[in-house]
Amino acid sequence: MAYWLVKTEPSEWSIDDFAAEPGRAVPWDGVRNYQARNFLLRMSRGDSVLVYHSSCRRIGVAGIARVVREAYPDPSQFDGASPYFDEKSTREAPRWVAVDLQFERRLSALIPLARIRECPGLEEMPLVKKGNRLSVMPVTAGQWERILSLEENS
DNA sequence: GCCAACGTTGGC
DNA sequence: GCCAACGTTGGC
Repeated sequence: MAYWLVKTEPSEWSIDDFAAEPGRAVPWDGVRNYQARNFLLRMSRGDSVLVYHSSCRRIGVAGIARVVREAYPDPSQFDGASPYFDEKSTREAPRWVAVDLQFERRLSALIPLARIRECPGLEEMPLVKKGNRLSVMPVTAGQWERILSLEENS
C-alpha cells in the first residue's frame, strides 16, 4: 500500500466532481510529463491518493481517492480531437499512461497549501519545494499521517 | 495579471 | 551534446 498526491485544477476536475459519482472509476489521463508518468506506472490497485486543487482560489488538499485500475495506455494520446493528443505516440509504443481513481472521501475541511508549508515534517514534499511543477508525486507514510493530522486540527 | 521556475524543442 | 528560445505551470 503506497500513498500519492495528484494535482488537479478544480475548474477541470474537482473533489466535488468525484463526490458526484462516488462509485465511478475516473480515468486520470492527460499527464504529459515523464517524471509524473513514471509515478503513475508505479501505482498499485488499492493505493491511496491525496487530491490537490491547484491554480484556483482555494489551493490545497481537498480529499482522498483510491487507485482502482493500474496504469494502461492513455486513450487521449491517440485522439486527434483531444487537447492531450500526441502525434508522436503509437499504439504499438504508447508514451503516456492513465490510471483509474475512485472517490474515497472529502476532507472535513480543505487543507491549504500555506498550512502544509508550515507543517514540520512536510518540508521534503515536492509539493512545497520551490519551482515545483510535478503533478503526480509519491507521499511517504509519515507525510500522509502529518497531512491528515492537519485535518483533525482544523 | 505577473513572473519565477521548469521541461522541451531544435539549431548548430 | 550543448544551450538559447520558447511554452507551460502554478503560486501569489
